[in-house]
Amino acid sequence: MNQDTRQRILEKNFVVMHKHGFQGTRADKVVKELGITKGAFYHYFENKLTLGYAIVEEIIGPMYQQLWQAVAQESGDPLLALERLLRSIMAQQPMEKVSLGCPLNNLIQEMSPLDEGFRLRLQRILEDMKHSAQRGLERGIREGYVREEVQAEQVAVFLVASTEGAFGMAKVLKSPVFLEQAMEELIGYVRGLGTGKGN
Amino acid sequence: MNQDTRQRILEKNFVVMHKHGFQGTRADKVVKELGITKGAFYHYFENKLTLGYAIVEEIIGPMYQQLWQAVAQESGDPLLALERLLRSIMAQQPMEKVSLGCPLNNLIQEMSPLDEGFRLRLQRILEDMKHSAQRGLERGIREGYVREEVQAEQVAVFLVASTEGAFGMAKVLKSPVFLEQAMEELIGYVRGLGTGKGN
Amino acid sequence: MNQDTRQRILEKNFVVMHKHGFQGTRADKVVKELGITKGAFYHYFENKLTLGYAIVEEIIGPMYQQLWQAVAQESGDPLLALERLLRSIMAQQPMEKVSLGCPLNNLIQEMSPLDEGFRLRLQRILEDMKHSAQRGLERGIREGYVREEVQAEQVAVFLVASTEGAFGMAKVLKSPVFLEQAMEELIGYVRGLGTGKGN
Amino acid sequence: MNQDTRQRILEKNFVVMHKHGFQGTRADKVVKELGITKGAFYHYFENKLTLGYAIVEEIIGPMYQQLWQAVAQESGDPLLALERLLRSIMAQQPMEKVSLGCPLNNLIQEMSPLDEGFRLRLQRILEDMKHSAQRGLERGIREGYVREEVQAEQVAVFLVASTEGAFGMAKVLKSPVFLEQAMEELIGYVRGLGTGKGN
DNA sequence: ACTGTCGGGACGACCCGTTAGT
DNA sequence: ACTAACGGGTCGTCCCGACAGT
Repeated sequence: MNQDTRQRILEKNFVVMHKHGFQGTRADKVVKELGITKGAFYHYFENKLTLGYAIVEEIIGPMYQQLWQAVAQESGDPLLALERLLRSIMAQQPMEKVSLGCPLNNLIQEMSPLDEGFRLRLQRILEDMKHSAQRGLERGIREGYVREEVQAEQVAVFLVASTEGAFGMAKVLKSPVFLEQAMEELIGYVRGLGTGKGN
Repeated sequence: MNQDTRQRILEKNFVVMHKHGFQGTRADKVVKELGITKGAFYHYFENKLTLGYAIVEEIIGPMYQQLWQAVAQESGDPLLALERLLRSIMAQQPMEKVSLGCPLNNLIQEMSPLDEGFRLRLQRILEDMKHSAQRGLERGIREGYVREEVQAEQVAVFLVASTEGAFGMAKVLKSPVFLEQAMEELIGYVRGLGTGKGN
Repeated sequence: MNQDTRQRILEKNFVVMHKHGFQGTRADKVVKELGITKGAFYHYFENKLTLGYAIVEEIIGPMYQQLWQAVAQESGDPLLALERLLRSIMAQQPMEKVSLGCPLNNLIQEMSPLDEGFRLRLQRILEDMKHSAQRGLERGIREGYVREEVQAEQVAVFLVASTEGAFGMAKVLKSPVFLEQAMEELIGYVRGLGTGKGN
Repeated sequence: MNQDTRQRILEKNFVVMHKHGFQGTRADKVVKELGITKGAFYHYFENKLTLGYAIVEEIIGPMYQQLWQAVAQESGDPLLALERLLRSIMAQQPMEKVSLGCPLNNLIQEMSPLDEGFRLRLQRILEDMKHSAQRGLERGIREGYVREEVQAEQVAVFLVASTEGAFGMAKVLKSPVFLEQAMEELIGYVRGLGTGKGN
């Protein structure tokens, strides 16, 4: 197994899938652009579906899990960590990335009704994100950073949903302004969850 | 123009597109299932793209514009109207519809980076929705239903984004629970915008 | 019978066929460009083939018969008439016409192996042309303009063939130079047939 | 590259194209008759156009270049070589080939106004033919076989054009008689170019 | 007699994920 | 890890007919 070739296949397909979706990705073309042959491709991946699963597990999953883990950090105000997360999402986006949308969201919309294998893998990622947020909030409540009446799970769900929603909307407007407005309002909402101790 | 045949093509394709996306919709198959021929299809639509545009303009657009217009109603508490809207979205969903996601959101994620014609048409719908929400909120502020410091446009953006986001997330979980949690939290947020006059 | 509509269909199709050939002519498109409907078209012509036959008989045939008839004129030197004919063919050609070739030749090459109806009609035209040349030459011999050993029929065949050949070649070169060279040589050959009486 | 399969595709398509023209050739049908599949076809040729170019370059071109090269031979009377060429063209034709016409001429009439790629490739072949004739004639003049006042280039053009023209006419008459008459007259003309040394 | 609307359906080129054999 | 081949789609084309209105 030449891990390098495999990795190149994975990454190139991820980029193309980000724009064209899974079904819109033409394995043939990507193979040609990579300068390899179909034989090589099918040496590393059973079929197109397997490749799709690998992209979700090896590229997209780690990407998001790492981001949201910061919220479940061991100490300090989790709401501040959350705000940092939201701001980093908001800030780092050049226009062209915004217009392609969030890779995770894209795949969810496209593939979850069509293929259980995709749906299950994408679901796990989302639940990990939710879980990170939830654990952070729960600790925040215990340590007095977050108001007691906050329902950690429900809020976690809402946070993830709203973030993805903001992304999706920004995509169609091809402008970060929409994204920033939605995120700013979300940050305001997050602050409203706090007791004030964190400041 | 036999509007009936045209309408049947439109509606059937809308249903299929809802599940398979625009690219995933096989015009041939749909034509067969309708019991018509390609001759008939291409009599009414230049090509697949034109059909797609027509679905956005004639089916999806009106659907959402009508829903959100209720928020821009002439009198009464707009926050209550908003809550009614959110609850109706939340309530009416049988499981299978949830797992297909919101048709508008689906198309945005799939097509806006690929085709300007789609993007522009989808953008208009979203902006109409935002506009309805914004007008409702502005009247709410004038009439004392909504707190003065609320930034109507930013909140409108946030509402639309969060709603779509909740939908998208529910889709991957194939369960309305997630949707309900996110919506419940959103409703809580909406209530927080009020002065209390509406109750 | 509105002869005007029929004539417009005929002429427009002739122009398109000149460039795209009979098979390459898309009846649908021409109909659209004429601003009429298929109903009108099929009122005047049974089908595409019938239209093709009509174009040959009513447009192409008369065009060439008229040209070559001059050679079979009643009096004077037929070789001079021939030279005038060749020069007129050579002179009147703007570049774009040259590159489309001779409508008669085009149809012969395309359709005669494929359809007997076409072949027979095109054959008649060619034989008329040959006949005109032959009659002119025969009279020329009788009246002392043309050398006695000239085989009128054989020369007539050769004249028609060479003219069409020169056209065909000029077409691929997209330049009248080739056409002029071949025609000039042909004119030289024609002069060589004379006794000198005509000058 | 399995040259055998590729070659079979090339040759079969050449035969079909000879009768039906390029546009009239149905790639699918030919593929079926060859007992291969569409996949195989598109493995060897990007698309139909590329196949057409390959047929011109690899089959038609060599065919004619070889024939006319004999005229540009190193020694002896070029007019005799020419006569041999014309007689061989005339003689070898069974009726069915005559009625299909000359493959080169057919393609010129059909494709040169429609596609530059075709036109350029066909032009090169014609110019090669002309060049061979011209070189032969020029040597003939130098060595005293051909009369000095003969304009080699103009005559070369005329020869090629007349040959192709004779072919085209024979095609529509579906009889070699026409071809033979025209060729016989052309041979007479060629003899008239000589000084008499060659005999 | 003439024209427009609606529709039929076979066919066209080309694509694409996949496999067999080496 | 690569070449050759597979074969069922995929969107779109194209010639043509049925029939109603004027």
